[in-house]
Amino acid sequence: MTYTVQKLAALAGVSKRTLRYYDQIGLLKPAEINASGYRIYTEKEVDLLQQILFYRALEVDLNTIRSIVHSPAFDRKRALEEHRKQLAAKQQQINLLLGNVEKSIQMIERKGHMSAKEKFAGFKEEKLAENEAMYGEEVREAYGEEVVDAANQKFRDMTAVQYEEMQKTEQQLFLKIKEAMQTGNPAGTEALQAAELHRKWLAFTWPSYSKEAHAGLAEMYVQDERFTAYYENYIQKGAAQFLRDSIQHYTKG
Amino acid sequence: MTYTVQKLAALAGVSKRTLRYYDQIGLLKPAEINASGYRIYTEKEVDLLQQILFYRALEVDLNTIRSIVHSPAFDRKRALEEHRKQLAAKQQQINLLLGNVEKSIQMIERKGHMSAKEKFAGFKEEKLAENEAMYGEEVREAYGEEVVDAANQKFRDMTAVQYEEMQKTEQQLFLKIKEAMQTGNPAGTEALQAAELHRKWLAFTWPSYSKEAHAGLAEMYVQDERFTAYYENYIQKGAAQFLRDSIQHYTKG
DNA sequence: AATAAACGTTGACGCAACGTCAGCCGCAAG
DNA sequence: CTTGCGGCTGACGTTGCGTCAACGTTTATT
Repeated sequence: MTYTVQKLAALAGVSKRTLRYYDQIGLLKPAEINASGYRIYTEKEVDLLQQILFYRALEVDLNTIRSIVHSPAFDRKRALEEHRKQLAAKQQQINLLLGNVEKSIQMIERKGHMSAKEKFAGFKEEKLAENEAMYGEEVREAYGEEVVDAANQKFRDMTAVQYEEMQKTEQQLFLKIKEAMQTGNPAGTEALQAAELHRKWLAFTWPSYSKEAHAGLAEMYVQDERFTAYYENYIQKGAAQFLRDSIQHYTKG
Repeated sequence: MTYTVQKLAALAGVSKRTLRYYDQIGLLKPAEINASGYRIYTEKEVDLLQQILFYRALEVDLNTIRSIVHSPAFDRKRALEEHRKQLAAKQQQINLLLGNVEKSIQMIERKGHMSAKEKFAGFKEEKLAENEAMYGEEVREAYGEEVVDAANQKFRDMTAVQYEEMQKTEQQLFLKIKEAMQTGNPAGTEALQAAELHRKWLAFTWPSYSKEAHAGLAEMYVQDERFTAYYENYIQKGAAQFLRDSIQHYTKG
């Protein structure tokens, strides 16, 4: 059984253009080019195309697909078993996205008839959803599921008053860091007060405190430029660095 | 507090180019362009960028994001519902692909043959419309938002391995039912194996097993046309009926 | 045998969502 | 005064195709 572009395209549910492109980049070459220059495909190419499409469905880029399916070590059955695993994972991932989309929709629906209390709860949920969608995987990887869930729960349980307290504490922290930076000494009284304020601020969302975790977070402030930028913006250049040093002295003292 | 491109980029974890692009396409315009032509952003734009990035994390395209963040709540809701639909469609498609994978593996193991058409099941769009009944908006209306969300939550809480196992079991169940239907005997070995697989599949979501509940669910498969449609869609006509009969023999034997 | 429809072919340009140059301007520090 | 940093605007590159246009082949119909 042989196929022309049209036939194969219809069979596999891809466009003719796609087949031409795959030929062009050497991903799927026809078995033969006939006298009139037509591309002729056979069963072998059909099987290969199937594999290619599986990888494509998993969002593997064509370059990588090429090196996989043309590798001499390529084993169809093993590949299929891997597909099963990856597809299941993908489905779960989409399910997660769906959950967040769903939450957003519900927020919109409910906002109209919410009391102030409910609106605050909604506000918190929004913040959590934002966080989860953007940093969820990263943070869960670093701190573990339970810690993150506990922290989120603590955030949920906050009252509006507590939330304001937290905001105020952060402002105080910023001012204190600025003050401390004027002394230039990350081990001085001012600096240690800043570290203390930072600890207090943390306590609003962290379920428990440990010096190690505190120092670890401080380290991240200089490692991750998003945090660095955050502090430098609200305070001044070198703020993240200074805070890190202060916290190190604080946790070691 | 104001931000230049660099600052905002670092803060939000995106590139300067991205901000420039978002300005260009009118997705996120700076609050002001100062005398030297610099882009100046304020807190308002920071918030907006957060929102944009949230939707981007949900794989919404920038054009849609623009209409979401710059529109009233009503349009926002519609856009999100549309996105939800797309994600749901993607999920169904992956379901079909999982069926394809399972069948391909079985065919290799049993040295059977698949038609060229079967090899591309799930890659073509054809069948998706019929699945509306099980995954589309309709089912949300029929069972209510809460029930559907709760069901999805259950899958979300499963580990990737559990989920993969469940998918695998379901696909094997489909294949076994098809096989059993060829014998025509809902009390035969094949049919009982199918019922057994169905029990195994159930175990992933049911906390405990009882013959009565199993038989009850089987009965529902023929009573509720949505379930009937689901099985007939993935297997063939009469599948729900046949499975019901098989389970009845299984639970009574 | 002529002709039209339905195929096939090769360029070539367009698209999203940026990355990555090049070339230029403004401004604070050494 | 020049060095370095940050800002700016083009403009071209990338991936995986969609969508013409212009032209050759095969097949069906007149």
